[in-house]
Amino acid sequence: MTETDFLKDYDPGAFQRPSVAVDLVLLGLRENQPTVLLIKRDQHPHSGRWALPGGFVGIDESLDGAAARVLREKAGMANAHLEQLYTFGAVDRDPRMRIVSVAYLALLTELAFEAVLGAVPALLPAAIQVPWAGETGGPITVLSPDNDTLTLAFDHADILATAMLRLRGKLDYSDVAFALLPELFTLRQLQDVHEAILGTVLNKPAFRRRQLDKGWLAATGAHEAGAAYRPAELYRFQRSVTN
Amino acid sequence: MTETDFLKDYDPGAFQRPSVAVDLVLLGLRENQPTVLLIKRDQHPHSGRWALPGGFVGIDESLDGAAARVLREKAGMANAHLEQLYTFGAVDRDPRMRIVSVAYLALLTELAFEAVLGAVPALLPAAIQVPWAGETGGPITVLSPDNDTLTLAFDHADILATAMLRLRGKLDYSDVAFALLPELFTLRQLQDVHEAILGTVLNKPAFRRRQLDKGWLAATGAHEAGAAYRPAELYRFQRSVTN
DNA sequence: TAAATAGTGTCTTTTAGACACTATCGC
DNA sequence: GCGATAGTGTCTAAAAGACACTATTTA
Repeated sequence: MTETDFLKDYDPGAFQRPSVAVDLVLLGLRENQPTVLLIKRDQHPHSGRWALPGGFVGIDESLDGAAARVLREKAGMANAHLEQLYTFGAVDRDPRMRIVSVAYLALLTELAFEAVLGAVPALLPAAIQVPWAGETGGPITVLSPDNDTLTLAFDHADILATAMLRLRGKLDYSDVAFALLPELFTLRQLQDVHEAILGTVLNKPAFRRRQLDKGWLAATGAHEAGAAYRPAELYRFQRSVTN
Repeated sequence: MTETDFLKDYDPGAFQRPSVAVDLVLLGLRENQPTVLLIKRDQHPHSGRWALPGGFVGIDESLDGAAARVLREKAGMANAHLEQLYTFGAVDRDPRMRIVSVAYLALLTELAFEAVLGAVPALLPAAIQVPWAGETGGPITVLSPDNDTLTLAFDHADILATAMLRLRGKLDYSDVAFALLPELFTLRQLQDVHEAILGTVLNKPAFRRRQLDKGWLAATGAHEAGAAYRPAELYRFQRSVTN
């Protein structure tokens, strides 16, 4: 072990440290299209490009805490499904200085998404197109409301691609889908969420069977209102006790 | 936005930064038992406790680079399957100072594992017991070679539990199992790896069918030697081209 | 009653598990 | 031939897909 290594272990404070930031993938569905909220950079580097909202991690706050704070400050959201995604730490990912970014995935219901859009005009809803099937992974495309392809700042396209990959992977063994739905929802809405994220069409009877067999759904007995056809029953996400 | 927040965004250098470290879960199988390599702390805090090998991330190295360096410095390994696990950032996880730790999972073949053990006497091979079934998650138990239950330093027990959970989750859709096997291996050895990580017994014909159907295995035509019974065919991990 | 979607019954296909059987080696 | 493990054939069970059918609402 060299003396430098020893000192590094012994007194890390004597060495230059990277900055630590969190970046948020604020994701929702608009008309069954995965959509992310972006903010325009007005400074170098990548001035004019669209970026994920983010912020530095304070010395006295946890990573989860920093993500929740950024969610509050940049989107005005108090509550949302928030989970750590991956940590990006390439040396040159930010040309100004060394920044290690812990990426978080925030899932918003359609209602919450629209509320954020209305309250924070600086945020742009950009449609996400995932060209790969299944969990292959790879680059994705981001479209502005005017259908222009956007080039994201920094490595944010990688972060977003990681988010979509993760989401697809977790979809059927976790409860993430419910984070995109209101308290009460129909099975058709649940299937729409799955189809939107997977980018495929699913078999209706099979989908219902599997979802109901999981024991995560509680039928309310109530039905949706205002439809011009047979109203669907409303369900609630609730893990069965006897499991 | 408060002035403090503005400054935080504008000039993060003016604020105190967490240190960034990497911690490595060096995992291998010893007689089909998941085993992790630990190093004994000789300083406060948690002096005398066993910990995951780790080190600080230099200002000029990537996270992956830092993990590879620690692997080299602390275990003398040049190559191993290395993947980022999760980033741990609770404010009080290290009582000395604020450290954000990016955990990595390193998978070693049995041969590599024993080589490390021989070359670095400071490392202790601790058997991992996973008390939960499937991908439930939860705490795990770590046993010394003398069968004493070890209490790990810091939040390293959480890191290790995360590693086992991740490993189980990835096992059958990724190629991690092959990182624990030598270049050439039998189907029985592959099944042993799966069974060791999952903690269950698997059905032999079904396992073979699934593995062969994946198209990741290339039969070599060669067979294992020295067995006192019918020698098994040796396979190599190789993704088929026509996929 | 027409239109539209909710919800289901049932057949087929696929996949996984059970289990016994054959195959092949050293001794 | 015996013992031991490799490797397979085949039946059963479970899960997923296909597809048409019934059910229920508004207009």
